[in-house]
Amino acid sequence: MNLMPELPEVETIRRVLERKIAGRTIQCASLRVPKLAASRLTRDLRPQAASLLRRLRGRKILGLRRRAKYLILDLDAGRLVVHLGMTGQLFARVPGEKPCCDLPALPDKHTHLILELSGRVRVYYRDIRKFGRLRFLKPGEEEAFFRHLGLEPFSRGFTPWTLDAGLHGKKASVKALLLNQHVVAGLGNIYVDEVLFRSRIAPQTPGGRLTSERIRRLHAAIREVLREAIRFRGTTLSDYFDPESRRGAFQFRLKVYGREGEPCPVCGRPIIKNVVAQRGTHWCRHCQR
DNA sequence: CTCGGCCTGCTC
DNA sequence: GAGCAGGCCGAG
Repeated sequence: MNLMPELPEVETIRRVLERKIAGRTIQCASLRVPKLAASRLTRDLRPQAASLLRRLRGRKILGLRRRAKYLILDLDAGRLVVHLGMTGQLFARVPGEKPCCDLPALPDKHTHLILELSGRVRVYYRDIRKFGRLRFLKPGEEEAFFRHLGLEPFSRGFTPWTLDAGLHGKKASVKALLLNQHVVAGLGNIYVDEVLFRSRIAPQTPGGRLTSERIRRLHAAIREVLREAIRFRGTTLSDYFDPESRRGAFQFRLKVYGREGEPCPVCGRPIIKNVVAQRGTHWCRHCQR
């Protein structure tokens, strides 16, 4: 189990999937778990699911974008927003293209949404824990939907100064502030630990107390870690796969995450793990202050 | 802001 | 059988 859809994985999925589905028409859509389409929890979720499917059928897919950890399928009318939650996966099957490995055979009992596209292409949404979300947005609804999200790490607006402004006056730990998506959007538990190691900042440091020098390091580390993770097609700890069933390779480049007790790659002292912001946190007590 | 809840499966 | 896991949301 255990996937890791943070920004690099979602971006990898976007790149792979877009090639296979852009320009195709959704001929058929079926959803087995209505909860995934719920905008809010009501007693009977089926109407929300039915409405989502009605709006997908017959639509042409124009392209695929990413905002933070969300995937956005742009349609000729409206758009489908997909959040993979903790264990969501998207697979595309194109006739004549062999998947790198076919685990699991699709669709299986965890496959909750199936899109049949023109050209006999099929898209499967699979999600063991069902924390993911599917949401149809009408034109004009997108801005409000993403209003709560902070800066995109690779946008021009994300600078040491805007990062500083976002952290200014905050008492919460820098780890908590990077995990909640309000300041900068797209980091999750793995990449926050890696970013803090690279910028040599202890995770429990209050965000509002960082000097401008450390903010600069933090800003650079966020971009560097994410860029390298995208280059390696994300992190596969156990069985994260992209839509072609390929694994990522960034797990071999993780410096602290999942390496409790192993020597710090810089100073050789053991990496420690404790709880910060209610999350398992891996760091080097000597290098990070 | 912090916490519990949402789910399933794996490890101890 | 308990505890833990990479996400987010809503309640307090």
